[in-house]
Amino acid sequence: MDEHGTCGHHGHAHGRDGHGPARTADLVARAERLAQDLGLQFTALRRRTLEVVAEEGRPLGAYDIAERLSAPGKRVAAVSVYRALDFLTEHGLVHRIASRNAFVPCEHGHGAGESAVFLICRSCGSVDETISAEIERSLDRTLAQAGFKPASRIVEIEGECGACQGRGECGRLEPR
Amino acid sequence: MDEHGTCGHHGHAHGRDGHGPARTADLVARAERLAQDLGLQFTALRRRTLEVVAEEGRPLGAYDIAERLSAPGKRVAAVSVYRALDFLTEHGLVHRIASRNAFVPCEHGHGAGESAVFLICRSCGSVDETISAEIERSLDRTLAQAGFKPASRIVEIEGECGACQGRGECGRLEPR
DNA sequence: CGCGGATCGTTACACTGTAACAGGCAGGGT
DNA sequence: ACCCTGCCTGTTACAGTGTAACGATCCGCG
Repeated sequence: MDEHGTCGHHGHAHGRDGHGPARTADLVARAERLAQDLGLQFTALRRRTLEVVAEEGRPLGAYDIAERLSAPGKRVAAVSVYRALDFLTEHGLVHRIASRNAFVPCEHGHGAGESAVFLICRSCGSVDETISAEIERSLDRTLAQAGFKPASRIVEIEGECGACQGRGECGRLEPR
Repeated sequence: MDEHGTCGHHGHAHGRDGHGPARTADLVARAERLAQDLGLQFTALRRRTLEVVAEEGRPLGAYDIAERLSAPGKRVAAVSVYRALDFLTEHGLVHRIASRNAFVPCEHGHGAGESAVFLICRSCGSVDETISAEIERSLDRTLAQAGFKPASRIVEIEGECGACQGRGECGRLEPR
């Protein structure tokens, strides 16, 4: 299908220079430390799932991941991927993009309390993860005022990323 | 305000504690004015769909709506409901809760630019919609700083609503 | 060795959403 | 009156997303 839009010149915040191997290695290292510390199992399937998600520059569906993990003789079922993704999201290594039913690598080593803001570009399909203390604060204030005790937060903004603005339509994925 | 407060019983469809007939009538009236003004058709299916969503005190899936709209001799297919929901969401009469694949009535007559914050209670399943200028502002600031041009915003907070806190577990819906 | 716990493979199934085509109904122009 | 057009709805079929349940395997532990 669509080879993720060659957004050409990456002016925006895709990480230092594309989500590639560098970030992947970082994430895997983080996962290994985490598993070590907490006595969890960072199995081959979980590692490979994390790698696949980390090396893609856009959100991947569970079935896409399953496909990428499958080899001619060795099919990986989606349900296995879901289980691996459960593990990875529980420990903050990947995030689920609710508005897309898809998953992206975590680009921050954020602390448990912090919550991310996802900027999803409609043109090139990239997702950027940012953290803003200011947004946290105003959210906290609003929640406290409403007497609501938050457990998890989802903030997803769809629009056009900096790189795609004013350049016709960049990589052009069909909007979903 | 609206105490979904009598969660004491079984966390389902309380009639009038904020989500009941009163809101329904308001919403329908708003829809009729809107259709009048813009030359749109507020058909029976669309009205009934809106009513069903408005009278439920929690997010409803499209198939649930279809079921409620169906009568022994007259089945309403989910696809028709989806089309009605498209209309209703496009014009701000209902909102989609992305994290639940479900729909709630719009509790504000918000202006087009404003975006809502949804507070979703894990215990009783109720959804409260609030608007905070402060959150808007901090979001806008963060987006501007990232050079990102927003088109739509999703802010959904899961947690425990005020009414459910400290009362054991309120109405207790099985978590989804 | 036997037991318990966690992981993973496999199947089956439920839920969510869309594409495509056909019929009905209203309004507009001739 | 007619046809034409656009919109809405019904229907079928299907794609995509997610979970339940059962069994097999592996591993650490008493």
